[in-house]
Formats: sequence, C-alpha cells, structure tokens
Amino acid sequence: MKRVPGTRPSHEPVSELTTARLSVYLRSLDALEAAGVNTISSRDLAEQFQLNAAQIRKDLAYFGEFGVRGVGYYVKDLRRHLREILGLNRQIKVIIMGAGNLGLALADYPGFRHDGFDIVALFDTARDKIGQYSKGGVLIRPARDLPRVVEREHVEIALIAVPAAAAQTVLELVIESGIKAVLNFSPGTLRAPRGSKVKNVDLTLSLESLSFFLARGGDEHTE
Amino acid sequence: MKRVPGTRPSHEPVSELTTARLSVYLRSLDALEAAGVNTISSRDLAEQFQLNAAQIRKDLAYFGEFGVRGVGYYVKDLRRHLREILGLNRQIKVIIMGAGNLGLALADYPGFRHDGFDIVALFDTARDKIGQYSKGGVLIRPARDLPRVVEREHVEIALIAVPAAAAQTVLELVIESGIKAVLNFSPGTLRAPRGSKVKNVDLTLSLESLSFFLARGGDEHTE
DNA sequence: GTTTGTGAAAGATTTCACAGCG
DNA sequence: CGCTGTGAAATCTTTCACAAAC
Repeated sequence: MKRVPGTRPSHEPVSELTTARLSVYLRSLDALEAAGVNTISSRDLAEQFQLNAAQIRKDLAYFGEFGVRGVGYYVKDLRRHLREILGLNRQIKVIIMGAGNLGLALADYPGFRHDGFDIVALFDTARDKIGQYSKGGVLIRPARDLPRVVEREHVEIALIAVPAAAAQTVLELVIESGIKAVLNFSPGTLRAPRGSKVKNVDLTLSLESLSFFLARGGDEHTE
Repeated sequence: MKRVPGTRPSHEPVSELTTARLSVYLRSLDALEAAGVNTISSRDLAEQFQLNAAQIRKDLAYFGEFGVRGVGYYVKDLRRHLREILGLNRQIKVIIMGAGNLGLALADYPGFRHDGFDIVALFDTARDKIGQYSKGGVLIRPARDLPRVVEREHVEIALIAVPAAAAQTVLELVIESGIKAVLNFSPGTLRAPRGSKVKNVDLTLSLESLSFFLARGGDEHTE
C-alpha cells in the first residue's frame, strides 16, 4: 500500500507493543537531536536497545514513510512525527486521585512535566489533606470538585493512586467526570468502562516477577 | 507429557506473559480464600479478568497438574502452589536506590510488606538525607554502605529510583554488590549485565501510551 | 554503495475443541 | 455430567530477505 509521506493510514489498529516502542524511539531521538546528530539508520537505532532493525522500520511504516533510502531517518523530522503520532505536540492536563505517599510523589515527578504533561490537581477525601500543597506546589482538592475541575481545565488523563479497596469506585467517578484515559497504580484489575482506556502499573506484580526469576534459579538462564 | 502433581518440569522456559498472569491469579485466590470459597473453575477465574479459560489452564499446566476434573481447583491448594512457584513462600529483602520523592514513597508502600517483601534500607548520596528515616521508618544510608548491607542482610532485589542520568551507574554498583534482580523506575533503557534481570517500570512511557490512545480518537475503537 | 519499505517465513501466544478423568 | 489438560488451529508478532530508491 502506497502512502503520501507523513500521511497515516488512519485507524488501522496498531498493537500496544508497537506504540510502546515508539515512545522508546522518541526518547532516543530527543538525545540524538540534543547531540546534534542529523540522520540515523534503523540499524543504529536498533543497536541501542537490542532490537531488530526491520522491526523499527515496520513500526514506523504503520504511520507513514519517514525514511530516505540510502540515508536513514532525519532525526528532527522523525522526532516531530513521533511526537505528533503520540499526541505529544500539545499540553495534556492530568489529575491524580489520592494524595498519599505515591500520589504526592507522582505529582512532583519531573519526568511528566518535562514531557508536556501538566499536573493540574490532586484529589483526596481526607479533611486534613485538603487545601494543602505537594512540595512541588500541586493543590490537594476535595473529591467533590472533580467534575468541575475536569470540565473547566479540560483534564484528559487521571492517575489513580488510592488504596486498592477504593480503586474501582474512584475509577467510575473519574470516568463519569468525562475523563477517557486512566493510569492505575493500585493493585488488582479494574473493570474499564466502555469507551475508556485503563492502563495498569502494578508494582507488586513487577516485584513478584523478579521473585519468580530468583526462585527459578537466578542467573542460570539469562541471555 | 505426564507429571506427578505438584512436580514442575523444571526449567522449561516459561514466558513472562504467563508468569505475570500467575501473579494476577494469585491475587484473586487470596480474595477467594479470605471469602471462604473452596474450589474455583478456570472458567470462573477467567471471567474475572476477561481471559480465556484455556489460557489459565495452560498457564497452570506448565507447573504441574493442580486441578481436579469435574471440580476445578482447590483454592487453598492452588494458592499455596502459586506462592511456591513465584518464590513468595519466604521473606525477600529489598533495597531502594535513591531517596527522592519516589524512592521514599516506594519505601513505605504498604503493598510490598503485605506481600512478603522487606524493605531493608534506602541509599542516597545527598549528605543531608543520610541518617534520616522515611515516614515509615526506613533508614537512608550512604551509597558506600551498599556492599556491606547487601551481603549482611542477604538482599536480593534492588529498586532504582534515581535520576535518569545516574541510573546506569547505579545499576552497575548494585550488580557488583551481588544483587541479581532489579526493578528500574528511571526512564530509558538500561543495559542489564549478564546473569541479571532488570525489569522496567517506565512512568513516562505509560502516560505516553495513553496520550496515543487519546490522539487516535479516544473512545471510537475500544472494546 | 547504503538503507528503506515490505511481502513472505518463522516464531510466539492465544484460542478452539475434545478426549479422558472424577 | 462438568471440568481439566492438551494437541491442533488460529492469530499475532518478529525476523528474514530483497526489490526499489537515493
């Protein structure tokens, strides 16, 4: 299938594995651009994260023809395209549900701001927390302000960092308020309401997977 | 291939996807046992996390024949087996590199202790942090104590929560000290030294994947 | 010459479907 | 009868290999 450069065959479904890699490529391109590198080949990119060069070319080809044969990819161009594809060419407003240790740490996480994500507010139900600020200056608001803030500020993403028992209820509140995309840090699976996307960062599960590795004999069979 | 119940065909390689699901199953079994449920079928389990029943049976069958035909799986039994398979039938000592916001939050994260993971110490290089404690009472130690603590306390897992620029160096220190399994929270790919296992929790990447979902048209094509 | 974009092959994972056991 | 354990089929993902472009 032939395509005009920069055009994407809109809405062919793209696998999550592919999109996760796009983020990885983008990070590398940031560094390359900062270092003043002009072009990069799929082979050189692949080397960096021990990946197959054809895979990188395929991943990119889902979205257009960004490369130049015999040359590779122009770093600046490709970076711009990836940012556009990932929807990072604008500010995205984010709220955090739960102002516990984790919620507060996420509110001040420098990586988010750096990437164009704007943490608008924390929400909690504990009386004594409401009205306080995170170290980095994010206000903690009462849960009842949620719909108003989401609407007024055009919030698009919510992080859920509340205790497991409250997570499903909080998710539903968040979705009702009009948010479509959620990153959940509480353990256990949530039922994602239709039309919404819920991604999980399961800390316990990650640790258990390391425990499994150790239990299986540790180093014996590692690449 | 026939197997004695509870015997596992040691060291056939098992996919990460499978082992991640084992953790998920285990969590559900914890709840079922607490609720006094005696047996559970693969179908009922599958329903809970919209998964195919055959997949659950296959996942379990890698490790032995735990089920009873016509009945299902005995909750208590299966839970015990899964804990054993995942290596959770003992305390695992964990350290955290980096006593910033994130490191401190992880040190006090209740889910870890609850699951048998014991956070032994935080490590940092900042003078003013050393000697302090996290809210939950974990001591912050200077990086130079690392080898001693790891050896004396038999630490098996390190979490890395330092700025991206320091992450690779810290990883190498950790591995030198004798640790084989690492959970990395700093963005970007680390080169895992041979014989070690490095798992990444990439917060920025997770958010970007939500951004992609929103950029693609949000709800239109969700299940 | 080099490197992309892409069909076709290989490999991995999931689902189907059913024999066999309790 | 109901449910597990498992080969075989279907699907999804990665890798190969090469024609076409610069």
